[in-house]
Amino acid sequence: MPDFKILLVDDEPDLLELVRYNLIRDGYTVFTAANGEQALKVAAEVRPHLVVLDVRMPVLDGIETCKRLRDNRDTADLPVIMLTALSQEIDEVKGLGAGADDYIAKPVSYRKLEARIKSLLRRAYPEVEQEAVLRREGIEIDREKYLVRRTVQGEEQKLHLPKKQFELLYALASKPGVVQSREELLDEVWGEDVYVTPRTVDVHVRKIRDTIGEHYIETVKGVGYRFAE
Amino acid sequence: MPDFKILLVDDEPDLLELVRYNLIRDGYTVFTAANGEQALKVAAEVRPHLVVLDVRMPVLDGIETCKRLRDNRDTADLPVIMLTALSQEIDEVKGLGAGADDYIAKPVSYRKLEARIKSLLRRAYPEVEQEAVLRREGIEIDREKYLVRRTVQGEEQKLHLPKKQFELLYALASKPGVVQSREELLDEVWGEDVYVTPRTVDVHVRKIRDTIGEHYIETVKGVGYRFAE
DNA sequence: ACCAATCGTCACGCGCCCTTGAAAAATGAA
DNA sequence: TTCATTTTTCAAGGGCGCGTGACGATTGGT
Repeated sequence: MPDFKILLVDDEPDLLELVRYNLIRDGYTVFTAANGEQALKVAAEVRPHLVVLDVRMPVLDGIETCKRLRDNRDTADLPVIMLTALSQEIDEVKGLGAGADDYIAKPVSYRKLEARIKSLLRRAYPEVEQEAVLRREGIEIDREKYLVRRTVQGEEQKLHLPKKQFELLYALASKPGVVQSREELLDEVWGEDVYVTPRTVDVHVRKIRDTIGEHYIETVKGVGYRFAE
Repeated sequence: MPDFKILLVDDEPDLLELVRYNLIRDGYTVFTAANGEQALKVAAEVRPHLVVLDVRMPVLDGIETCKRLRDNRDTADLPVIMLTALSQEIDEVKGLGAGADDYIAKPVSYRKLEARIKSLLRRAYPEVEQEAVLRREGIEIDREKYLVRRTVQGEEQKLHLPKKQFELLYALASKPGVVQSREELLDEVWGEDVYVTPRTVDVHVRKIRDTIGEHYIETVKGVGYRFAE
């Protein structure tokens, strides 16, 4: 993960600090601002790779801030995640033409926010390879070639997976041992507005297991899936 | 749990002081008000994370106070627990559209109130996550991996527990040495509106003991269970 | 246009937990 | 010791979550 700079903008200090702490722990460089005006200033200065923007703020609200970011040539393509207080507010905000790349309703768990951030970063900076090859017990997952190398009885096999299956496997293998819920996986692999049944994940997991074998992905009933350690 | 601010509103000074004392002991920051008018003032000032509101109060009753909190943009999403004098009063109050998040009939034990407060805080602020790994004497409980690591004779064992058992163990281990009643554990692990006999907890405790050993969970007759210190 | 590959959905069936009730055991008080 | 109360144990049932195969929609290639 090559040192992405993230700008957090929210007027609630508690929330800001909490998310900041977690993002730093996960290897991001974090900048913060308490309102839209500050945000524009910081954005121009540090040139972040992504902005998380609260809709409700004093001085300059999220919608207006997002528009101004878009108007400025330097920040026009900056990926923006908009946080709204109510889920129904999302449609209103979209209607006002803020033009954010993703919308999330508060309250949101950190895990969900991080999944969306990862997903958006991957979409926005495809040329920046976050760890091209994951090496795990008896298996290698090569993101550049969408290829899985597996050694079976001293013989190397190359397996090709379709895009969704590959990305799902990659998401699981990037956190070995950690159980991820279907919703988290949808957020991370499918990205923004997903109108997809969580059960879809099951089907993809099954197909992955069909090709690479049963024992890499473990089911945790009632919780989700995990990559075996 | 990082320093939540709670606003208590009740016109009985004795009760107020009792709850205040306990909440402070449990690590919360507490503000108090004796009537609705004061409550609104304090709420606007200190921005608490949660409000406990008595229905019957002079000057401005709980229902009206709650409505006004909802009308104000800054406090519209504030989690509110309403206390009523009689359990049958709950439906009346709900009917009046106060819009509280939870209702409890007085008299209420502090333990029950605290359990509800915790539960509501968890729902309202999911970005504040529970500790991922609980490290205790000779045992580690990893919520991210849904895994129990136990060291037996210098050898590390990894144990997988089913969901309910794992969460029950986690709930117990999160308060080592503290006895929790079956009802509290049901509230915390199963959720609030659940029609499950308290005996069910016993069975799960047995199964947990079967897999991780007898001496981690202690029985306190007539009270409940506790995780050994 | 046709075909192949991929993706999302649904419904059926199976199996694992969960729940429960009742009986046995343990505990504590008198 | 005796009795009442609480906990433990066990096995049966049933619910719920998951695996699975089939089908339709979509996409991309030829």
